[in-house]
Amino acid sequence: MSATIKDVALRAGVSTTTVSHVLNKTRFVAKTTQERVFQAAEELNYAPSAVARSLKVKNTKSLGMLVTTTLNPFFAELVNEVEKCCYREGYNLVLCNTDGELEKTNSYLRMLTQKRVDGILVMCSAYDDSLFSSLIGQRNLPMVVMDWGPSDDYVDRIQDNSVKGAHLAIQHLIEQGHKRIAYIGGPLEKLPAKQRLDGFIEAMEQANLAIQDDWVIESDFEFEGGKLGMRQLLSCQNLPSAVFVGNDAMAMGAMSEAQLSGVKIPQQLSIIGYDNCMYSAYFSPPLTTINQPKERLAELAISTMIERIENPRQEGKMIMLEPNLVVRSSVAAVSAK
Amino acid sequence: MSATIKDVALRAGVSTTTVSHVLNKTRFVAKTTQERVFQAAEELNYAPSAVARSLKVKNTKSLGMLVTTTLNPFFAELVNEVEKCCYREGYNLVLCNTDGELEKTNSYLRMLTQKRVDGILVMCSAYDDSLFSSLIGQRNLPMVVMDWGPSDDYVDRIQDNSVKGAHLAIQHLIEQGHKRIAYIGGPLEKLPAKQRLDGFIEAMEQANLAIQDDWVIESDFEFEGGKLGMRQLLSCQNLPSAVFVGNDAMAMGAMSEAQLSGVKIPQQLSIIGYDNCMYSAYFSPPLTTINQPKERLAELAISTMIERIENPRQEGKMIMLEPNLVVRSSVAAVSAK
DNA sequence: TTTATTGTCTTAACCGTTTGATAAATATGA
DNA sequence: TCATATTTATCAAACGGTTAAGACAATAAA
Repeated sequence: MSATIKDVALRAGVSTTTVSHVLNKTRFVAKTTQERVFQAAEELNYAPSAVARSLKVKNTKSLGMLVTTTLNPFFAELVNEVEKCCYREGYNLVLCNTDGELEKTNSYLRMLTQKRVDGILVMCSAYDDSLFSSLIGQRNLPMVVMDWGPSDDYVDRIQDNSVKGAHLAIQHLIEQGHKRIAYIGGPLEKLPAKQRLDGFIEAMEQANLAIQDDWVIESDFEFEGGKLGMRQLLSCQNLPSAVFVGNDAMAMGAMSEAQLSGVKIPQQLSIIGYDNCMYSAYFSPPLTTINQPKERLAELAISTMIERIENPRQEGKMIMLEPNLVVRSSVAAVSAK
Repeated sequence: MSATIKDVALRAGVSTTTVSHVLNKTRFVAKTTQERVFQAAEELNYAPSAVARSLKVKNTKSLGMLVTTTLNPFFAELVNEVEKCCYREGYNLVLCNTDGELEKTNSYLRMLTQKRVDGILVMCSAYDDSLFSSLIGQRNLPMVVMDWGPSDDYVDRIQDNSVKGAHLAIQHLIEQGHKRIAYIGGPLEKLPAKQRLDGFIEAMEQANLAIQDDWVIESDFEFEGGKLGMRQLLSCQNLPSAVFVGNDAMAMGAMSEAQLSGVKIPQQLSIIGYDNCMYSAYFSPPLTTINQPKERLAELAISTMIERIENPRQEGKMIMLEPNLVVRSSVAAVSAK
């Protein structure tokens, strides 16, 4: 089929060793010999086999990324950043959507270990015991988990400070005069959802604001879930003046539902989201939201990963990223009252 | 490091051949021997090296996917579908965002050939000569291009019938009584943008409707581009009653801009998009748009790819997918006049 | 009893690289 | 001139699997 290093060596009239060395610049080779090798390689359209190479050097320059679903715009944006970093560092990214299914996760985990990827980035949000044990079974393999994770000795974690983010959101609402605040969040078995709820509760308590039971709704972090959550909220006897929605996807669904029901945003109802996905700037009205530093998150994930690949036995560390508020137009100041 | 087939063989007291055969179920092996092998493998936590295997069997069960950017929700959704199909067929997907940069594209192309992926899915939209020649240089490698492409003898193409889609959009607007129709499209060096514009023009001419010069705007398929396009449109002396926007991302930007400027959608201005991205159902108002059958597209891409991998010398074929209209609430019937 | 057949497993070559050990040729110094 | 360095390139053994060909018993057939 395609040319091998032997073919190149033969044509250049040198040994494969020499070819290897000139192509990798790994040892001095006389200028003229080099040229012969380059020319032979060129003529044969030679592309060295990374698989043979990997077998020998014991690394593949590929990383696996395990993510719940890239259908979620936040994940999509993050994956995008991660891919960028991988490219910059000379790695390939193999994308694995788990769809939250344990079987798919395990299957991918097996594939990735067999393919001998150099490391795995995990972004599955859930803190599910079975997932956990599946991962731990692969403890030999460098791993950084990006939004979740039981701290194991040899895995790094890097995550957004979601309780802080929730505080930021609530604080902003309060500063705008809101007191009657609702919450539509993600499924509680996902860490960020849990943290945002905790932050919400904490912040409300610190401000001495009551939390009305039917104003805190657990949903699923998806568009449709936001819609449903809002529907449920609108069916309450008395309505809040503002709602903190656990991510931008749900915020979009929620806004859509509210507007379809004729409630004006932000005049009648203020909404604040979480994630700061690209498109949230283009909602009508543009969404005020909490920004997760996605680029930074990706950069840290990759640099941490590379560090761990180079030094697998170092103790697992945990990095916390600070979110920040980005105000646009979906929350109004409550004037009267 | 990790156990090899030899370790397993040793521990089970058999040859590596036997181990290989029982693990791959590729030849009969006595029941008791099988058990010994399984147990040994289990005890050693053995994971066969796919890289060693690939070297021998000459395939990697991985596909590369070259895509402009997964930041665009349409691509993101498509990649998602593709990933699903890959998984189902036992392939890994390595994700390569080209960001429209030739250098990155070439670099990835090189990486992918070296990694010996079994095939490459190309979704770069542009019909750029240099890209073209880069790809052709790799003609040995199975390739299916998903939205673009100079037909080469040995590459398959599968694409959405975008001119048909544009017809559908314009027809719908006309049926709703619109006559003053504008168009905001993608960059003309991308095939879908070109086709949609062609379809727009064709459909308008067939209906004997005039196309006003400053009502056809070339933008960039991005959120912000849609916003800018709408801004430009709104600055015209006389406004259209409807606008056909070349994709949903731009439609979102356009709607946002229009609404920010106080024009009511669809009462004052109807909008129809293209792609039917998930989130377009959650716009305010929900977006009427042209649906590209993404799932079908992905399925066809993968099945075509597998066919080509199995039979690389067959003639390249071209498959056209039919879009369809999905009506929601962003276009209103023009009543009076 | 001898030969053929069947069932079960092993030997060894090969896939395409990298790399430590070593050799050949030439230059340098005494 | 000879011993030693230096420069340049080669040999051959891995790496971890797969698989064609063959080996060895045990059993069946002649």
